[in-house]
Amino acid sequence: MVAPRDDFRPIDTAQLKERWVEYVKEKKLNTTAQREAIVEQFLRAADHMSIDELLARVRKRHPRVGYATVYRTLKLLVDCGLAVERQFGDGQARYEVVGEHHDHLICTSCGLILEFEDDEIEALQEKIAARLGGFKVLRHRHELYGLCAKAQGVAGGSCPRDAMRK
Amino acid sequence: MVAPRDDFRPIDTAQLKERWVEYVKEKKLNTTAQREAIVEQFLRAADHMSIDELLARVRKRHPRVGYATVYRTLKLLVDCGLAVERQFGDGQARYEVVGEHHDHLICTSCGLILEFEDDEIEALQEKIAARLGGFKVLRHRHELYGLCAKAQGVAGGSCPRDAMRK
DNA sequence: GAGCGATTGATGATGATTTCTCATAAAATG
DNA sequence: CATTTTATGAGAAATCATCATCAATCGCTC
Repeated sequence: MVAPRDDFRPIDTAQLKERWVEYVKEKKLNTTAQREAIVEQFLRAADHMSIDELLARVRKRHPRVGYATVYRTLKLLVDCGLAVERQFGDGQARYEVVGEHHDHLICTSCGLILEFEDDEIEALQEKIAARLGGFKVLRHRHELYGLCAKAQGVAGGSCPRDAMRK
Repeated sequence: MVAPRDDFRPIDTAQLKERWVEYVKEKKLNTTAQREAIVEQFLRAADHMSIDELLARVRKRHPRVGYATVYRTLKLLVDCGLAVERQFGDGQARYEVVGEHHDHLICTSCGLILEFEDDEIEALQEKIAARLGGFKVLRHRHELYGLCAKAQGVAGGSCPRDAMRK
C-alpha cells in the first residue's frame, strides 16, 4: 500500500536501493561498476535529471562511461519502477525518482527547474474535481513555464543555457 | 472566493485577425493566399495544433502548400504574439492561439477529457512564482488525472479526498 | 583462474522535426 | 504592363535525442 502523503517525507534511498538489488537478482543481471554508479547517482540526486546531467555526474568517478550505458541503465530503472520519465518541453527526457514528485517551475530561457508544492492549490484541485461531476483525482501534472529572475533581468545575457547555444 | 463556474471565454477571432493585419502592415509583408489560409485556419481552430494538423487543414483548400510555408507563417504568428509554441513531450511542437489556454481533467479509465479554468489557482501560481525568486510565469500546464464518476462506479461514494496521491 | 555469456563504449544508424536552398511564381509599385 | 521585391514549394540538408552494432571487456559460475 502506498503511504499517505506527508509533506516532508525524505526518500529512503536505502530502501530504493533494495528494490534495485532485488530487481537485479530477479532479472539475473550482472553487477557492474558502471551500473552501480549510475543507479547510485540517480537515486542520490533525487532530482529530475537529464541523461547528460546524470552522465556528467557519473563520469566524475567513472570517466569512461558512455551514453549508451546511461540510457540502458535508466531503462532498467524505469522498468523496475524506480524511475519515471518526464518531459519538460526542451526535447530532453528527464528522469525522476519514484516518490519524488513535485510540481515544477521551468525557465524556458536557461532551463532552470524549481520545485514547488502548495496545499492550497491541491485543495482547489479537489474542489474543481468535485465540481466537475465528482472526479477523483489520482495524480496530476502542474508545470509553470516562464522566466527566472536572471533571464528576465539580463535580456539574453547571463542565462547558462542561452550562453551554450550557438 | 471561488468562481461559481468555469467561465468559458470565446475568443474574438476578428480581433486577433486585426492584430495580424496590423502586423503585416507594419512589417510590410506581402499578402498571399497561403499565408492568409494558414492564419485563418490557425485562428479558427480551438485547440493546439501541430504543424501537420494545420497543414492538413490548409491543404483542403490549398493542396499545394508545403511544410516550409507553414513553418514560416507560424513563426510570424509567434513573432507577432498571436501564437504560442507548446511542447507536449511527443517531440512535436504545437501552437496555441493566444488566450485559448485551458487546463484539463483526464479520466484515465474512459478517456473523458474535461476542461477547466480557475482564477484562484492562477492567482496562486503567481504567488508561488513570486515566492520562488520572482519567476515570471508565461504559461502553464495543469492536468489532473483520475477517474470520472462513471469510472468510479456509483456505489463507491464520492469522497475524492482519501486514496489520493499515487 | 578458465570459460562463457552478459555488458560496455565508441560510433554510426535511425527517425523525426525543423530549417535551408534555389529556381519559380506571385505581389506590390508606379 | 514591366520591374523589383518578396514568397513559395519540393526536396535536400541540418539537428538532435535516442538506439543499434559489435569487437573488446568484464562478471559470474565452476
